[in-house]
Amino acid sequence: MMTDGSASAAHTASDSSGKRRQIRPKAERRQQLIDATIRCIAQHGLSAVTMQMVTSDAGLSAGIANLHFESKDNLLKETLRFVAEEYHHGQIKIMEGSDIPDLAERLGALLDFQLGRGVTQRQKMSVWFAYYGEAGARPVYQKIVSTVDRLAAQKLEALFTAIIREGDYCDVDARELATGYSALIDGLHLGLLVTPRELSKRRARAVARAFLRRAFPQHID
Amino acid sequence: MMTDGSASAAHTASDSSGKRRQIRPKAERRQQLIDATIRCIAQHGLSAVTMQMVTSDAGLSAGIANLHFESKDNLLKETLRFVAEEYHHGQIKIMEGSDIPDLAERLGALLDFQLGRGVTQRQKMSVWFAYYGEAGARPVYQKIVSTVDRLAAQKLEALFTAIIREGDYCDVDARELATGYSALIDGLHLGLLVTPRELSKRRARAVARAFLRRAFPQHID
DNA sequence: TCGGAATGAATGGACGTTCATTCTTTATTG
DNA sequence: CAATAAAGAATGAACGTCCATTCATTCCGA
Repeated sequence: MMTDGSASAAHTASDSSGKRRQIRPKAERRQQLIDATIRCIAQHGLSAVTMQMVTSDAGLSAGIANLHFESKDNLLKETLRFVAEEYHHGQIKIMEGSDIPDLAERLGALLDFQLGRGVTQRQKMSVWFAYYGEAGARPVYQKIVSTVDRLAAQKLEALFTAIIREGDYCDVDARELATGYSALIDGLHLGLLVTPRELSKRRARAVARAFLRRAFPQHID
Repeated sequence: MMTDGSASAAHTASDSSGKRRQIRPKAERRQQLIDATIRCIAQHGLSAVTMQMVTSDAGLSAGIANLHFESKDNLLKETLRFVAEEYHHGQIKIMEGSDIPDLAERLGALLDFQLGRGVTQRQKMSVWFAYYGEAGARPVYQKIVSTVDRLAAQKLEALFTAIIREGDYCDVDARELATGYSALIDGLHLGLLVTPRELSKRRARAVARAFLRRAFPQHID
């Protein structure tokens, strides 16, 4: 599965070279179209995305999205699934983190993953919230998101539990704290997306760090 | 400005009585259409809303939305403005709160406002996040939201500053804490909307309360 | 009776989807 | 090894549907 990186050359391929038709594996085309969909949602908003927009951004012909995904609805659904899984797999990998033995460090790595990254991340955030907006009316979206969310919440709770034990913190409920931290991160993402002028990425990180410091003073800073 | 309450009888008016044409003041019709738009967004999602849907939900004829709002775009913009202003005015009124002198009580009232209310609130939340989803691609939406947001953020910071002084809390930055609290509330709203199974309103309140307790232990509980 | 609010059928344009056709790749054959 | 055939990936014009918008007409209230 193509991770991310420089992304497809697709949307820049239209200019370069002529128009020689290329045949590629099914999986690759699907990913190419999903990537294009992400870009289109970020740039134009979910409600303005058209099939033409997506296929031409991918540098392909009009009918191809219906060939690889049966319908527009399905393309959008699969795009959400991809973004949701990518984000949550990244989180979970860090939290299970056999590669980072120190708990405090692991917590820091999680925070950096959640609020770090370059411009790319902004595209993903747009997609993320575009779907959240529709989730109230679309059970399918709710299901996709809540499925991955639940697993991440469990892992986070486990991590917090371990930290609480290690630090002998009392009067702290891991479950309650995990819910709070997740909500805080979501809220910060929202702020970064909607009011980037008022909330810089640096400040968002500071706010999240302060939250953790208040809960686990020995582990942060 | 009609606050909320039982809302218009509009969407139930279609069945009751015949089809006698009614002439009403312009402001009333506008509000009636905005209310219908809110219901439609909550029920079908922003991207599925049509003019037909809105006008028939309002119990009116097809062309009327274009008569009172020049275009669909404008209707949606005005609907966002209404919801944003309603929410933020409610908050600000509490925070300025000459009617609640005790600071701790005022904080509690704010929390209850933000996470309280009945089913109605769910509709508003749907609308809220539907627009957030599009905000990344629509500067107009960003502007509307960030304008009201900024004022609320200032008032919250002022309230926190007063509490910090009253409680002699040190090592606490009012600005940082206000950003965190706002983000937390947004994140909890999101959780209530997308994963209502995992996050009850009661638990959301407990999480927010715990956040405040960690910051202002003398003032909460 | 008059102003203008409300109506709803008509219009034009945009969009998702289809499918006959074109082209590339792979397998087969002489 | 070259020529050819079969398979199916990709194309893009065409089709039908749906939707925002318009405006001639109707009807209410003063």
